[in-house]
Parts: sequence; structure tokens; C-alpha cells
Amino acid sequence: MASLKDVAQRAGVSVKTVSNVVNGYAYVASGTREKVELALSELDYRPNLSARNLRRGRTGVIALAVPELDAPYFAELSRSVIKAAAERGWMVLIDQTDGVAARERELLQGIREQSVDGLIFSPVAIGRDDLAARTDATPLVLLGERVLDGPTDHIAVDNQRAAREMTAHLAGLGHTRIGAVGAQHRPGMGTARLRLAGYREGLAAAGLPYDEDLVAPTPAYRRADGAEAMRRLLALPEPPRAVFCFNDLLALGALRTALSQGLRVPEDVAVAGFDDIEDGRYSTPTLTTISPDKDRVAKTAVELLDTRIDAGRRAGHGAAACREIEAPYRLLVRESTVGRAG
Amino acid sequence: MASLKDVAQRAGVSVKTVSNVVNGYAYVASGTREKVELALSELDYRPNLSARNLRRGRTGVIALAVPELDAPYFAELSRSVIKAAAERGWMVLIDQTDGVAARERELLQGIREQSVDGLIFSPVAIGRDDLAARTDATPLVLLGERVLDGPTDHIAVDNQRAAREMTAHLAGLGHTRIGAVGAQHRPGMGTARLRLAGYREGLAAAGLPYDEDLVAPTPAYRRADGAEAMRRLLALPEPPRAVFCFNDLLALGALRTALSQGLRVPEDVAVAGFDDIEDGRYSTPTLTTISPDKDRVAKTAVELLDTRIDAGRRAGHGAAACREIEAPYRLLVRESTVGRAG
DNA sequence: CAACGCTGTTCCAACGATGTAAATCTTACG
DNA sequence: CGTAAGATTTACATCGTTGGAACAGCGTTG
Repeated sequence: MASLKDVAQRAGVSVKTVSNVVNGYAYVASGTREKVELALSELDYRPNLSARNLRRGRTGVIALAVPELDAPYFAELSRSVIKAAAERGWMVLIDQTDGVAARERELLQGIREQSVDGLIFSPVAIGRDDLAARTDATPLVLLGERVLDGPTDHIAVDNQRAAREMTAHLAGLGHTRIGAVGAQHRPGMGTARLRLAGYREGLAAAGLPYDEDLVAPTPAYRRADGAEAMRRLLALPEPPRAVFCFNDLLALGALRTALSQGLRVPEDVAVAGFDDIEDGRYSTPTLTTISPDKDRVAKTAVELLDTRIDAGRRAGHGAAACREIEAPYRLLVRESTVGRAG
Repeated sequence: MASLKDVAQRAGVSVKTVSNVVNGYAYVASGTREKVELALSELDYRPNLSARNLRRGRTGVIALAVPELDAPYFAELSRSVIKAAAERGWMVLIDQTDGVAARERELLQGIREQSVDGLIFSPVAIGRDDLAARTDATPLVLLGERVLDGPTDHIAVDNQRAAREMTAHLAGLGHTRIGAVGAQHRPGMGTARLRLAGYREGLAAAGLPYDEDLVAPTPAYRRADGAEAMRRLLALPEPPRAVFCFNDLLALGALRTALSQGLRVPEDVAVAGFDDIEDGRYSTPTLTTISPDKDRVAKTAVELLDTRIDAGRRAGHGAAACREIEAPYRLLVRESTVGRAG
């Protein structure tokens, strides 16, 4: 692998001149430039990034930390993030936390500090105090959980409002026994809490009572958890006629349980989700859901990070104001709540 | 951020001694070691990886290149790869090619050469000649497409045999008009070709004729493609009574089309897939499919790469023999071909 | 007691690229 | 023709780490 030195030798100039050509420095005589460029291509020169990074103090890589890459929501989000990052010249390194608090904390405390220039992080288990206790100075952008007044840039849909709207949608269809799937009692887990709060608001707004029995907690947010929770709900003496699942995977699991028990969806029980993963657009019935604009979230996250990385480079530690950005979303009504006709 | 120099100063020893402690060098007096370790933790020292990498000539990162991260098969595979890599101390950088030949070629020609120590690559569009033309010396492991006698380590299930078995399964159920979804006429695309070959073998073995009309090509391998292809097949004067889709996404799309046209699956038309993504375990009906052992594939890929990276470091360019590894798979019979009872 | 072989520590160079400042070369102008 | 103001190029130090060799202390051994 050719280094600047090799190229310089071949072109008969100094190393610095080659560096100048490579970096587009203005004051290089055109003859020299040509010579150097010839040598560059003859030797197929490519800068050694470790060296460049050492010198420049950056790595050209950002990390994206998600709970699980195989949860479609995060897969789709990751796709968008990688794309947005590539457009700005970043490479993306992916970390999986499995939603384990210790792993999440490690990230906040900077295990990747030396390897990346910034971190886009979708936390599950950690709370505000963990964020406050952070010492690592790597620029950070949080996704998906509202941490108001946190010391961190942050992007999320308004989970609570969206959940409220979804509940209102179900109530608007005439449902009076509306269940919820995906409550979580663990600390952290702001998302579950916010969606639950929205659900309660929605019930209240519709004049419906909040019935603890209709709220099924789940240990995680995968299909199996939704399927299991639905089994519990359907086993109630008076099962719900509509169920709001706190994400689409839960909803797909719930759907499977309902259908395999011979119930019709939505005639016997309506099911709604959250996230708008592609599966829900092709399930039978298709899934009513909240669709956050993932491309927008990803793009904004990368932009925010970019800005903050530049700022850090420029101004030392001038703590630029933290930005809380609300991502747009839409409520998509599909077959699982209104049937084929709708 | 503290450097070795800072730590050395604080501990009152030389930089190299600190380095020796950090790297577990044996000949350090226990007193010295303690002093240094104290200073290390007081300053929260973390090695600068760019510098270390520059010195050692490696980066600690491997790249994983897949067509699309949001295709569940690749999401699941990526999850496994990241996990397997983490166990061996690697970080994983993900590239998306979108199946675009130019992008795939770039990777082979080494755009990541300086940033990673090795590449795990799931190609779609490139062919054997592209591989042969490769000059980049980065260790490479290919996934998922058989390139016999290629100059490259490689892991895949026996696509052709698996496809043959699946076709046999359908024929064994008494089907005589068995369609195929996902043929591809593009160059490259060994996978599609192999699965098609297996399908034909399966038909032949069952004494069934090969009918070109029952083979639906698709531009890509997503749900929408499967849905569209199924529409074409069902519009035939004599539509197939069973359909083998070359991956699960196609199958899920096909399923959606069939169900939304009021057909019963499998009573009116049976559907089978390939890949065993999680969606297919929760769809209604659940999806009969070929289940490659993804964890095994991932783990083996990382091991192979690890070996090759070590070898490259040790022996210069001693071209170790290329290994073709066949990954195990199972045919999972579920509702979409045999119904609820089965 | 001198030479030897350990252990433990330090010094120096190098990895490859780039910022700084200085050296060299042109050109224009008085 | 001398000189100042650019234009162009170069030498050198530096980023943080580690390999190799040199060096120092010290108990053994012949």
C-alpha cells in the first residue's frame, strides 16, 4: 500500500506537496500538480485513515447504538441512518445493546469515544440521571425517548400525543373496552411510559374508564411478547374488543394469537400498532399504526450530530444549546381496525 | 483526554512502562504496576485507537456489506455478525450496497481498505470475474452465493439442494402446477439462478414439466415484488396451486396478494419461502420455509475472517487455501403449505 | 571479583499524514 | 538592476502508540 512518501519519491517532490495536492491546497503549480496526480494514480494511493485521523483528531466514523438490529423498526431506522451518514461522508459502526442497562451505560461512558466522532443512540434502559452522570465528551444525539431538559440533543415523535390519537381512533370506532399491550414497569423505558400515558389520556378524553386488567405488560417488544400478552387478554372473562399495542411487533404477535384462536380482525377484535414497519403493510389484515417519519428522524439525527461535531472541533467545549426536535408522524388507518371496506 | 504521556508523568515513569502495563507485558515490577494502574484509573486513560492502529497496522473494525439492512434476512444476519464479532473483540461497520453493482465493485476494490481489517460481504450483483479482478488485499469472506473455485473464502447453504427439497415438498403434497417467484435474469445473482435450478431439478424429480409461464421474475426481493408477481401468476388462465418464492419477503408479499383476493392458503394455493425470517413465524398462515442457520453462518464468517486476518499479519501474503463452507439448513413445514392441521 | 544472566526500565525511532514556518523561486515595479 | 510581494515548495515537528535495543540494578557462578 503506497504512502505519501512513495508517491512523493515517484513524483520527485516532497511529501508535503503531495499532501497539498491530495487535500486540494490552492498554491500548487499546475505542472507539479499533474506530475503528482499521475504518480498518485499510478500507485493507486489511498490515504491511511488511521494516520490521518491521528493527526486530525477525528475518525470519520459515527456509531449507531440500537437495542436490536433485527427488530424491523431499528433495521429500517438503521438503513436510513447509514444512508444519511453516507451522504455526509460518514461511515457507521453499529452497536447492539439488547436493551441491557449496563451495555447502554458503557456507551454513555465512552467505550466508543476513541473510535468514533459521534454517537446516535436509541436508549431503552437508562434514565435521565445516567445521562447527567455522563463524562464522555463525544457528541451525542438521542433517538426516540423524550428526556426533556436533558443535557443532550434529542429527536423523537411525541409518543404521548400519538398514543392518545391512536386510542381516540379506536374509541371513535365505538370501542369501549380498549386494551393496551406493552406496558413496562422497569425504570427507564420512557417510551412505554409515554405511550401508556397517551393511552390513558385517550381513554379519558373519550369518557372511558381506565381498567388495569386490560393493560398487559410485556417483558420485551417482540412478536412473541405480543402473542403471549394477547393470550392473557383474550383469556379475560370480558376480553377487550380493541387492543392498542405499543409497537408493531407486539401488534403482529397479537394479531397472530387472535387469528389463530379463530377470531376475526377487526370484527371480533381490532388491533393497532406503532412504528409502521413494513411487515404491517403486508400482513393480513394490514396493520393500523402510527408512522413516524424515519427518514426524517435519521437525517435530522445525522445533521444534528454533524453540527455538534463541527462545533466541538471549532469552539472547544462551547456548550451549544441542546435541541429537542419533534419528528413528524401520521396515523395510518388500515384493515386491522376498520376492515377491508375502510 | 489523557494520553500515555500524561499517565507516565503522573506515575513518575516512562511512557513505555505505562504502555507495558496497559498491554500486560510481564516484566513490570509489582510496585511500578500498582503506581501506574492507579494513575491510569485516576486519569481514566483510554488508548487512542487511531494511534494504536497506525502503529499496529490494524483497525479493530470489520465491515459487513449487505444489500439492504431493512430486509429482515440481512437484519437478522447482521445482528448475528455483530454479536459474533463482538465476542472476538471486533467492531462492525455496516455498508449498504442496495444491490447496485457499482457499489459492490467499489467495495471489492477496496474503498474500505484503510478503515477496516476485513470484510464480510453478501454480494448480489457481481460475478466471478469481478472477484478475480480484485486487487485489494483486505481479507474477505463472502456470504450466500456459491462461487466455486473462487479465490475467496465463502459460506453458503446449498441453495440448489434446498430449493430442490422445497419443490419436492410441494410436489409431495400432490401439487402438479408449482409456480416460482423470484427468478432473475441479471448477470450475477447466483442465488436466484441456483434456486431456480433447484426448482427445476425438483420438478424433474417429481416427473413434472417445467412451464416457463409459472416462473415469475421479479426486479428485487421485497414484499412488493412478491405481491406483484403473485398477481401475475394468479391472473394466468390456469394459475399455479402452489408457489415457491425464492425468499420469505416475496412469499409474504405473495401471501398478501392471495389472501386479499379471497383465496385460502394453503387450500387454494400453497406458498413457500426461503430464509426463515421471523415474520414468517407469525404471519397467518405461518410460512413454510428453508431455515439457514444464520448464527452459524455469522459465527463461521467471523472466524474465517479472523483466521485470515491473522494469517495475513503473520505470513505476509501466504495465500492460505480458500475455504468453501456449506452452512446447515432445515426445511420448516408450516401452515402455508400444509394448513393448520399439519 | 569479573563476567554473566536475569529482571525491570528507559530511550529512540517509526507508523503516515498534516500544520507551521521557513526557504526558494517568480514577477512586477521603481 | 535591486527589491518587495506574492507564489510555490520544503523541512521539521507532531499526533499517541509500540517494537527494539540499550541500559541499569543485582544476585550467581566460576
